[in-house]
Amino acid sequence: MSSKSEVFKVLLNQEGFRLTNQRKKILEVIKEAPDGQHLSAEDIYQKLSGNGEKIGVSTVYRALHLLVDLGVLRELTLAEERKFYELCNPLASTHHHLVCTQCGKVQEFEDASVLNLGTDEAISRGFSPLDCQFIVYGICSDCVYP
Amino acid sequence: MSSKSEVFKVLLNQEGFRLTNQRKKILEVIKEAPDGQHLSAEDIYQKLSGNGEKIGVSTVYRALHLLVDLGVLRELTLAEERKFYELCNPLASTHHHLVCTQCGKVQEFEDASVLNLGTDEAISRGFSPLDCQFIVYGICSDCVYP
DNA sequence: ATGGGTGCAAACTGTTTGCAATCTG
DNA sequence: CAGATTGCAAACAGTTTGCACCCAT
Repeated sequence: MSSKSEVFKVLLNQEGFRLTNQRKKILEVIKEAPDGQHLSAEDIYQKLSGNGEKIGVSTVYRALHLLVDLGVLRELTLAEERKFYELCNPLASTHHHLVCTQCGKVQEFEDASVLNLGTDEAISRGFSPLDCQFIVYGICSDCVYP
Repeated sequence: MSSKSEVFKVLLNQEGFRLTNQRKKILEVIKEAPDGQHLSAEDIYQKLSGNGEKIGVSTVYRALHLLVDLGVLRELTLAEERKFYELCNPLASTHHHLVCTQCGKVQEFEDASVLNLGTDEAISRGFSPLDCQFIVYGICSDCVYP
């Protein structure tokens, strides 16, 4: 067992949860995803079961929720009908998304000031800030001229 | 017929669409909504049919899509399962949303710099900017102490 | 009159849930 | 071994679609 999944195990056990094979696989798939690629529950399920793993959709959904609660994943609502998930990089969690409304392409960009702004706004209104999502919609260069 | 719905009629007709009673009613409901309140398709349907109007859900959905396409409405994805709609105020479209993840309460706040930032970012990457949504999630003061 | 628009019900998509069987700590 | 976790299938919620009828233009 790798040290990474050892860390994960401890994290789960602390809260009374268990490290199962399915949860390990799900996290692996997400970690293996190329940078800036966002996966949906369905994507993860397809990737795993297409790979011969025996897993059910409900397990994927349940695991994703758990991982979000534990602060391991961030749930993204990129205006589409489904939700996407990405690793919650504790350092670089300052990035935002630029989405093409035509082809669905997503680009990430960094900006700390937006984050600070949101956090301040939340605090000044008595909210305990949790997450900021800044999503810019537009039409990408490939789609402008149809 | 009021001058407002006259304007709406012309807008529709220009594109080959028609001003129907249902479309008029739907727009009325949205305009009547107190400032800062966001309506879902279901909300609008309930409000109208509860008011004795003969209308179907599908008509509401179709009208909302049309209004978004025409630039009359803005579609909001406030992290919930459904979408919300608000009037696309050409001037004050610079406001953003602070959402309580516990009770769902939504507060709006203004900030032009965020909008500029998103627009610039889009342009610098060859995107034609359409809309920016800055959503801050947190827990409101009423919910912090459960 | 003609083609866009409507209501209805059925279909669809993404997600959740109940439950018996299974596996982890 | 107890209790957490799983897979399955059935249930859900929100939204879309096909179609015959209806009504703005």
